[in-house]
Amino acid sequence: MQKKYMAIYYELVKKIQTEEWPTSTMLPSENELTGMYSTSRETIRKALNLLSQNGYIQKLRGKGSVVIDVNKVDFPVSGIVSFKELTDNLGLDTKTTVTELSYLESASNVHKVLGSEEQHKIWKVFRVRGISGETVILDKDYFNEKYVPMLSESICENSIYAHLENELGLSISFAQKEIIVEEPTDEDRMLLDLEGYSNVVVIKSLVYLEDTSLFQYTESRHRPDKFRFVDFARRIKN
Amino acid sequence: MQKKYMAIYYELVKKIQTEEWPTSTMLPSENELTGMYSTSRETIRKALNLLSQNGYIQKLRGKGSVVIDVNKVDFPVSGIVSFKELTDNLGLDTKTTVTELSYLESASNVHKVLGSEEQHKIWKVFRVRGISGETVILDKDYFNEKYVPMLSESICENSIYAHLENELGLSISFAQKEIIVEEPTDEDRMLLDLEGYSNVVVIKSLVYLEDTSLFQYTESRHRPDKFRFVDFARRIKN
DNA sequence: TTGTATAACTTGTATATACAAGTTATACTA
DNA sequence: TAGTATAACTTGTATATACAAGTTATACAA
Repeated sequence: MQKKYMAIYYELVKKIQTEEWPTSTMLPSENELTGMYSTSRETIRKALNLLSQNGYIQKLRGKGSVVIDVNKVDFPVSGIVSFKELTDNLGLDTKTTVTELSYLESASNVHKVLGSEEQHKIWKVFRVRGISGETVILDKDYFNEKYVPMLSESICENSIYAHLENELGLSISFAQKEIIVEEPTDEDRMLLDLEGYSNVVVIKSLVYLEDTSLFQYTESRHRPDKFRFVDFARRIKN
Repeated sequence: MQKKYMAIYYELVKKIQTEEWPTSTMLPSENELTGMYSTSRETIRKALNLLSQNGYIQKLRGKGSVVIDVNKVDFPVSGIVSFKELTDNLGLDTKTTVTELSYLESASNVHKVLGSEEQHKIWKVFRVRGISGETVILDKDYFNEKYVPMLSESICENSIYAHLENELGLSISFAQKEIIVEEPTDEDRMLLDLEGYSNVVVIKSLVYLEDTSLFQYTESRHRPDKFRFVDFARRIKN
């Protein structure tokens, strides 16, 4: 961790999470923190702004920073996190099964979305996710072969993102997501334990690399009773 | 608008939205922008970081900033925006009807959540929202009387937030949100045109003021086919 | 006692400087 | 010609300074 403000941010997060600084207590002032971490005030302010953006503290002009209570122990706080990263953190008893790993037949909508009219094929990876015995999530991932030349079943059973970032050196940067509710398809009914539910929650994502190239399209289809999305939002002030 | 970096941010947003700077073009470099707006580089960087956070640009070290394509013409990009602010921007044909405006009977769960064991009553405001003739959203708002002493039907039919911020001078600051899918209650069936749908999407929000006091709890209940949530997310780098 | 000014804090904004680190085109060398 | 060094750009991080603006406790005055 070479970036000072990032290191300080994570240290402060830890102090809040371990309740060394519990909810409603004031943080040390920016001046005190510059002393504690022997750095400049601007560096401290970068760290504090990250805490504020992520819902750990509220800054009060003239007063200081208060720790606020976020149930951070929860499901997807808006961000790009893979299923494995998520469940590892939560210590859930989950099982991933690859049900399909192939190239996409041509002339589909996904080809158009991923902008691959040319020679590049599209990887098609279907995975079902089980939590405590029930199969409740179907992930349909599509990758442009231009950026992901090789995939294997063992990679897909673990973390594709870990493979892309660590082995292939890809730099995943941002995503546009859409959450909607749809009627289950035959495919959903076949692969999921729907238990009579007549809807699925669908999260569609377009994922981009650092150079802004689009490399992945994903549909994550959830049984509605097992879906939960948690968000922290700040009101924009002019 | 006294804050320079905010003014610059909004000017740059406008240039992107009007496609004076279309998708994939490079922004002027930070040095050029300091010249154009006769300010310092740090001020420009604050504006650019806002653009990056909100999905307008991608910054590339050593190269510059590229405009990326966000369908910003869309539904709730993660934030605190009132229904009126939202639909005004989109120019939708909507109708709001207040179906209930009263004090909440005591000893409810909402009392506990809003932490008002004491003397303070809780406002209970139910509103149904119609879009092109169909009633598809039920908003159940609860306000602590401590912060919102008075409400009227006309206030509720327009924007409660406008009233709170402009008339009462309250400073709405942040919210914790949860999106889940539930079975419709009898109340939902009574007040909404459910058309046989057997689920509703529920957005539960806890809304806080600047001094971190909790003043509002809201349940926004949507017919699933009319629900859509759009988000922009960045992957966190260490 | 009550109210008011003030001083000493807090965070917010704006500016300047220095250097690190990544990119790219140019010019030069083998 | 092909390859390589370099120079001139870009953004990222860290530091310092100055002042504005909001909060709070203290001291003072009526």
